[in-house]
Amino acid sequence: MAYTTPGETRSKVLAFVRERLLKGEAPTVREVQSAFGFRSVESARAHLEALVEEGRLTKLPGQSRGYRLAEGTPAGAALVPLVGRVAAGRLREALEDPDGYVAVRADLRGEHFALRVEGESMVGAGILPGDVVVVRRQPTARDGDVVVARVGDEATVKTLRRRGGAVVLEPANPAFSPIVVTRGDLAILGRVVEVRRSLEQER
Amino acid sequence: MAYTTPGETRSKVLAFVRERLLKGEAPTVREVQSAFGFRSVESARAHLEALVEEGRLTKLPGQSRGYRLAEGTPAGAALVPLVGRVAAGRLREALEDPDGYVAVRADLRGEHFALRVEGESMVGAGILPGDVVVVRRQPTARDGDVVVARVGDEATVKTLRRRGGAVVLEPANPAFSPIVVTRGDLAILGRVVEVRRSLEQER
DNA sequence: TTGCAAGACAGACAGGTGTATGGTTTCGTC
DNA sequence: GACGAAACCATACACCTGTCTGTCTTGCAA
Repeated sequence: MAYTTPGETRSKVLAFVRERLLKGEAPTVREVQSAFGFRSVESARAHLEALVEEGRLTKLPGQSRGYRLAEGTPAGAALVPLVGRVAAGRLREALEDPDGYVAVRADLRGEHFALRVEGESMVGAGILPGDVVVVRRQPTARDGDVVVARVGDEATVKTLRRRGGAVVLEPANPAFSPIVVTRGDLAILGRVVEVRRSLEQER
Repeated sequence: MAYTTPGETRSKVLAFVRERLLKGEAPTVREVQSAFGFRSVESARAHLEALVEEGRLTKLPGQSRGYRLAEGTPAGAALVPLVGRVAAGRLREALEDPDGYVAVRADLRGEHFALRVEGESMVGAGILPGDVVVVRRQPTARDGDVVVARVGDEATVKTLRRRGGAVVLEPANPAFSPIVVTRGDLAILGRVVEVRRSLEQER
């Protein structure tokens, strides 16, 4: 051994790199160096390289800020646009100028966006007014999926039901009535994959 | 003007950079160059520099992959550990070896973690079994806050009520009874700031 | 035509960053 | 004490990446 207990500094380096990566900013070798007060770059690089060797880290060789977490750990996080309302089916334009952003895991497949829910038509499904739904963009959906669909000139969140040839957008609130649409009138914007409710404003 | 309509390529460059940044990976100048087929690095850099001048981008001078979105746009996304259960108050250990990660905005202040909810004691507050709550770590909380507290050797999600000197952990389900605790027995692990429910498994 | 502004190009330079080579210190083991 | 393993140091080198200078092209306007 030498200077410190074997593996001790190594683990601290891993913890440092992981913390930085979870924050979304990959460190450089020299940033690791200065974080630990190493007087040589090589000290930092040796630890990083050893961690890769042990399979606890991955790296993109030659690239700056190229160290990544090992397989099995998340790829990172991404932001998707949050829209408050989608008028006249202009989803594309709404996504260009969003009201905000929400964070999702980067390993989600497909294109996603988020929508703030208005109205109480889905309270039975645990989707309350003001909630944010994360939506995977897709033009079709299965029976029973909670979807975002355009009906008229506004987007709405409902459960999709297939009744033979017809399609029904079914609310989850007895005070609302199902919407029966013919194929031409229906535009499915995506499928709801997650519901989020912030408790921040209660402070 | 020259080669293309003024501002046209500029906007496309901004869109490219923003898309990359929302994915969590800042591009280099030369990556912008090759994405647009510029034959000179300077063509890409001139656009980027102009975007900074216009206030539509920010940058960390001299740093590699240093271009960022302008003020007012989110700082990025981060991952926080997700724990399934917290036994015997060993929160620190649980966070070191999480069951997974969830994405949150990087501009949240404080340290956060996520917890998968078990049991139906908070269904009245819209928190169902299997839901994930995002928790801000803090040792105290106000009356009415939904908190994660350790009672006995397990973590629990309840509404915090202050009854004079006593503290009550109040469920949101008539089938459960409030927990009255004296100060010494109570360890507040954090305050719930968001509730999330995945609909993925329904596919 | 001339001038000008904006876009694009070519080439170079400088600092950031990953990498390599060899040496030094510390501690445990034979 | 000799040896070896692990941690650390010093010093380069090479490539990645941001930056600068000068020039050319294009389209518009005086």
